[in-house]
Parts: sequence; C-alpha cells; structure tokens
Amino acid sequence: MERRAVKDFGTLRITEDGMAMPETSARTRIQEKNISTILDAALEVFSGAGFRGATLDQIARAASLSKPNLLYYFKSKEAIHRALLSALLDAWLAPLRTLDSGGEPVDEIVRYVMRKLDMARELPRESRLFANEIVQGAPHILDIIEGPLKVLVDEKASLIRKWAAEGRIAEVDPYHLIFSIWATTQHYADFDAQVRGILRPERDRHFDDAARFLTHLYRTALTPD
Amino acid sequence: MERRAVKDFGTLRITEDGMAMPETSARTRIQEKNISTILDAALEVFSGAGFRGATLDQIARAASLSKPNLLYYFKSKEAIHRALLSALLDAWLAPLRTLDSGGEPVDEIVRYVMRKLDMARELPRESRLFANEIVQGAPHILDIIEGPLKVLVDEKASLIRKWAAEGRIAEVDPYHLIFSIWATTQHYADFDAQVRGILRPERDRHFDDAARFLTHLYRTALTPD
DNA sequence: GGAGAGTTTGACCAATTGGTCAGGATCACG
DNA sequence: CGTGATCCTGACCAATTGGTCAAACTCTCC
Repeated sequence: MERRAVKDFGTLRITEDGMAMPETSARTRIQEKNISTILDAALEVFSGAGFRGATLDQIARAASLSKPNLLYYFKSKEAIHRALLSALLDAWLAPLRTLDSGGEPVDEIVRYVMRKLDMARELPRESRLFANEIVQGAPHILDIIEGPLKVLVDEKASLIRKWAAEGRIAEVDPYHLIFSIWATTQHYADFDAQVRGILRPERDRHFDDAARFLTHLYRTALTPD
Repeated sequence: MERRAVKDFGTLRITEDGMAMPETSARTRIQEKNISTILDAALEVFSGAGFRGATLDQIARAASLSKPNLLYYFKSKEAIHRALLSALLDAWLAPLRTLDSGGEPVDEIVRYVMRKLDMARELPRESRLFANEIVQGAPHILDIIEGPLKVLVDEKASLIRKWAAEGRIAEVDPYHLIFSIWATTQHYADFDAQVRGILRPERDRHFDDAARFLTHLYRTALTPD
C-alpha cells in the first residue's frame, strides 16, 4: 500500500519509455525551455563521448541544471538518449526523402550529396551522435535501421535502379551508391578531428574543396557512358 | 625509505607510458602469450565499446585472466589502450605507404581502394577501434595524426598531384580523394551494423558488390578526360 | 494573497569501476 | 631439489556514477 503503480508524485507524466510528457495537453513554458535545454546539452555530451562515455553530471553541468532536476524531466539517462535519437532521426533522413523522380537524375543525386555535405558542416554533433551509436553496433536503434530506414532506402534504391535501367545514369549498385554518399559526406563531421589534423584548414574552408571534389566524383561516375 | 622510486617489485619493467616490457632483454613465453591474449581481448572490447565504455572486467573476462593480473602486465587501462593503438597503427597505414610512383596511376589508386576494402572485411575491429577514437576527437592519438600521419598523407598527396599535373589522372584534390577512399572503405567496418541492417546480406556477400561499385566509382572519376 | 500544481535541490544510496597490495603459487635454472 | 624470479589472486579501497527522496521553493490562477 506504500508505493503507487508508477511515479505519480510531481506533475510530469512520464511515458513508458521515459520521455517527459505534460500531465495535461500542453507543456509549461518552463518545461518547454528546460526540455530543449537538456536535449541540447545532451547532444553536446553524447555526441562527444558516446552513450556510455557521457555522464549525467556532464549533461547537467552543460545544461546548468542540477542532476536531480534532469531526472525530473527524463526518468533516466537512457530516456534522454532515446528522446534525442528519435527527435533527430527524421531531420537526419529528410534529405534522402527529397530524392525525387522529377528532374535530371544526375543533378538530383549530386544535389543530395551537397545537402548531406551541408548537414555535415552545419550539424556535426547530430552526425557524431549517430556515428557513435552505429559504430558500437547500434544497440538502441537497430530496430529503426532494420525497419523504417531499410524501407526508405529500398524505395530510393528502386528509383535509382529505374534511372539506370532507363539509361539516365550509369549502371551502379544503388545501395552502395547511397552508402558511399553517406560515408563521404558524414566523414567530414564524424572524422573531423582527423580531417582538421591533416588539412589544418582555416575555419571551414575545406568544405568548399570537398564539395568540388565530391561533385566531380559523383558526376563523372554517374553520367551515362 | 618505504616506497622505492617506481614499481620495482615483481619483475616486469613498466615503461614510463605503462607498456609492459621485460626486465631483461627477452620476454618470457608466459609474457608473450598473456600480453598478446590481453591485447586481443582489449581489441575486442575497446572496438565494441570505445575507451570509456570498455571496462577492465570485460577485458579480463574476454582474456580469461583476473583483473589484477591484467594490471600486472599493463599498469592501467589507458596503457592497454595506448599499446593497442600504437601496435596497430602501422599495420593500419601500411596500404597507403605502398602507394607508389611506379605503375599505372589509376590502377595504383584502385588497387589501394581494394586493399583498404579488404582490410575493412578482414580487420573490422581494428577499423572500429580507430573510428571510436577519432569520432570522439582523437584524444589519445591527435599528436600522431598531426605528426607522422600528416607527413605520410602530405607525401602521397604530392604524388597524386604530380600524376594529375602529368595528365595521367584527372585533376582532383588529392586530400579529399584520400579522405573519400578512407570513408567509403572503412564504412563497411565502422557502420557494419547499418549496412547489414539494410542489406541483410548472407555472410560477407555484399563486399563483392562494394568492390565492383568502388572500382567503377574511382576508375571513372580518375581516368583523365 | 493563498492554495495547489509545478519545479528545484541537498543529502543520500547502492552499484560499478580503476586500481592497490600482501601473500601465495609456480616456474626456470644452477 | 631448492631458491630466487616470475606469475597470480582474493580482499580491499576510494572515486565515480545513475538514480531516489523528502522537503522546500516558485509559479499560476482564482
């Protein structure tokens, strides 16, 4: 008779997977602010140290909140991580979704490469968050990879295959084409330390050279004949 | 008068950076065996969990040794990690070293791509060890990246630039060419979980398709005109 | 301005983790 | 076969870490 079913003191309704949810329909201004502050701090820390390497204290410090206060909004470290991943996954895959059957195929694919490269420059933390997760076997998002992500990639692979069959791009394996685009673009975010160590670029100067190189690489490889 | 300068009980001389070294010139058979057992176990664990994510207990279990026994051979977790990295770095960079001015440039580069792809298949743990390290900012090997690695890459970049100037390969930025080769090949080791989640290949079947794709990609992009 | 919902915190806890140490077991070799 | 060097272990420790909780503070809205 002592403890109730679940946490029901305080006000935040904590969903089964630990996500913070408002009791009533809408979030408080304070909730709004703190939750996004926490997620931003968590992105900073998780992307730089991986799930296991990150500590709640680091996240709390980065968010300028106390540790118990973090756990008022998210019921566990895992819940923060899960919330981050699912909040960012859609944005991360958006460019691939826009790959469309309208327009010149080679241009369309090169445009996709450029968008991915822009994201590596603008959102390196997001890239490294996923990189950390996947290098270590994707323990938290394997179901998404094998489910919705696979579906999306299968769909776009069909489109690319169709283009090739129509002779509008060269005959290439669509899956490995997509992998190579992910690899070459995200490399500039994920392996930033190495790239900068070797190039010693001023600011982000090297991204322009990368864009030129990748444009050449994919344009020559994809143009038919 | 109690404690001597450094650890001098036991027999192993521990070098300043914690590497296990034999007191006299040669290693015991037991040392030989245990040190390599430890390094192999450590490779398994570090590559799967990153430095911070790995624990001495996991490594000890993987090596079938007690934790204090690990620390008899290496003075700390960091020492094991450092020993691993430096033992593997040379092997990891060997393929790039063999890129030579003799032979047909395009073939030479494609051959390099194939060797790197083979390594991703044969030595995925080594690849992930470095991937983990670099994604997190390369805290333990930044000096190597900015030193010897940069020197090696600068040297090979000159060679590639010379080939381009002579019209024997297309005009491409040599640094970004090298980065793209690292990215596309190591992708199959580092992002193995994602690749397999999407392709669901039998065994390593997909590596053949990757080889075909990458050969096409680099051959068309590098062949002059 | 007061009552209840919502927010924050210091103190605390149990588990994990990297690392130590004294002593015992075992090996190599004269 | 004995003795010193080498190898191994159980017990232990201090620090870190994820997480709890009761109490206090603050905001909102009547």
